[in-house]
Amino acid sequence: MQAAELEALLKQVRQSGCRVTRQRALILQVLCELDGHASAEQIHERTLLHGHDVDLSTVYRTMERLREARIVSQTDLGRGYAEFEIVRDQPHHHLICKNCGRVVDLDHQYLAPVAEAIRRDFDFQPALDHFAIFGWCQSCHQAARSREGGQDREQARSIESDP
Amino acid sequence: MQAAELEALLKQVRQSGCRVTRQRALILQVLCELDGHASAEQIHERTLLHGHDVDLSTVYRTMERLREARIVSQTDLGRGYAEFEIVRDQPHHHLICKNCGRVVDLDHQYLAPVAEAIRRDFDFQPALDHFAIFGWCQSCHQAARSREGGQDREQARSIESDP
DNA sequence: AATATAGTTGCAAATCTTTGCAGGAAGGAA
DNA sequence: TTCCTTCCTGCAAAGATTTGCAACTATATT
Repeated sequence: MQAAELEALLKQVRQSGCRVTRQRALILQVLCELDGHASAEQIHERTLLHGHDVDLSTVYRTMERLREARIVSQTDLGRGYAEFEIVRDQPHHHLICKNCGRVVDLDHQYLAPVAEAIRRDFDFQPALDHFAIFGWCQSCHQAARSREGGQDREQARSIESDP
Repeated sequence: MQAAELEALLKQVRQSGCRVTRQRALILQVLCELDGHASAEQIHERTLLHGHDVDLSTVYRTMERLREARIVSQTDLGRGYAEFEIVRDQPHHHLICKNCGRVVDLDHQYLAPVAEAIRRDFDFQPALDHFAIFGWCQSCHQAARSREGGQDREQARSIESDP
C-alpha cells in the first residue's frame, strides 16, 4: 500500500526530470510515513531511524525540488519553521489565529473562485494548494477591540508566501 | 507633511499600548522615508544614517509589534528575506512567478470576497492587506508544460504566511 | 520632581535556512 | 558493461531571524 504510493511518487520525481537517489527515495518514504505536516528537522531525524543519514541541507534542497515538481507543498503555520507535506488531490487550507495560534481548516471552495479569476484575468497559474491565512479568531479579536478602546479600524493585514 | 504622517503613526503606536521609544520613532521615520517594501537590514542601515544605531534584533522585534498593531505589513516576495511596509488604506497584493520572479500587482477586489466569506462563515478576521500569491506566469507555465511532455496535471501548490 | 514598574533595548548566542565547493552517483550513450 | 556528462550530496560557512538576559527607560503614580 504505502510501497505503491512511494513508487508512484518516485515515478513523478523521474517524470519531473529529477534523478531518483537513495536520499530522495528515503525522504519521500519518510514523508509518506509521517503523513501530514513535517518539518525539515523531523524529516532529517527520521531518515536516521532508517539507518541512512540524510544531511539537513539535502532535505531542504530536496524539498525545493519537490516543490518545483509540485510533489510536496510548503507552509508556514506560524511555528517558526517551514512544514512540508505531500500534495494530495484535494487542496486544503488553514486559518491561523495570530494571537492564540489556533488552526482551523478552510475548504478549497473558498479559494477556488479567486484562483479561477487570477487564471482568467492574468494568465497566471496560482499555486493554491496549501494556503495559510493569518488573522484573529472571534475571541481574540474581541479582546483586542476592547483593549483598543472599542474602535474597530477594520484594516486587513499582511501575509506572505512560498518562493 | 512627512512629519505629520510620522506623528500620526506614533499616535497609533501609543494607542496600541506600545511605548514610544527613540528607536521606534526612528524606525517609523525610516519606513516613511523609504516608502515601500523595506528589509530589516535596509531599515537597520538607514537608522545609522540618522546618527543613531538601532540593533537589528530591535528592528525585528519592533516589526513584530507594529505588525500586531497593524501598523506595518510583512511580506515574503521570494527574495530570501522579509519585507516590511507601512499599512495604507487600500490593501494591495502581488502575483509572483516562482520561475522568473516577475511580480504583478493584484487589486484587493480579488480577495475581498474571500475575506468576507471567511469573516461570515468562521467568525475569523483574516489579515489580508498584503498578500503574496506565488505561481507561474503564462510563459513560464507553458515552458514547464512542454518540458513535462504536455500533460497538465493542473495541481495547485503551496503558499504560506506571516505568523 | 522623585519613584516604581513593566516594557524595551543591545549584545551574544541559538535557530532555521541557504549557499559554495569538491567529491560522488544516476542515467544515457557507446 | 564502461564511460561521460550532469545532477546530487555532504560539509562547512554564511544569511536571516529569534531568543535569553541584564541593563535601561518610558510612563503612571506619588
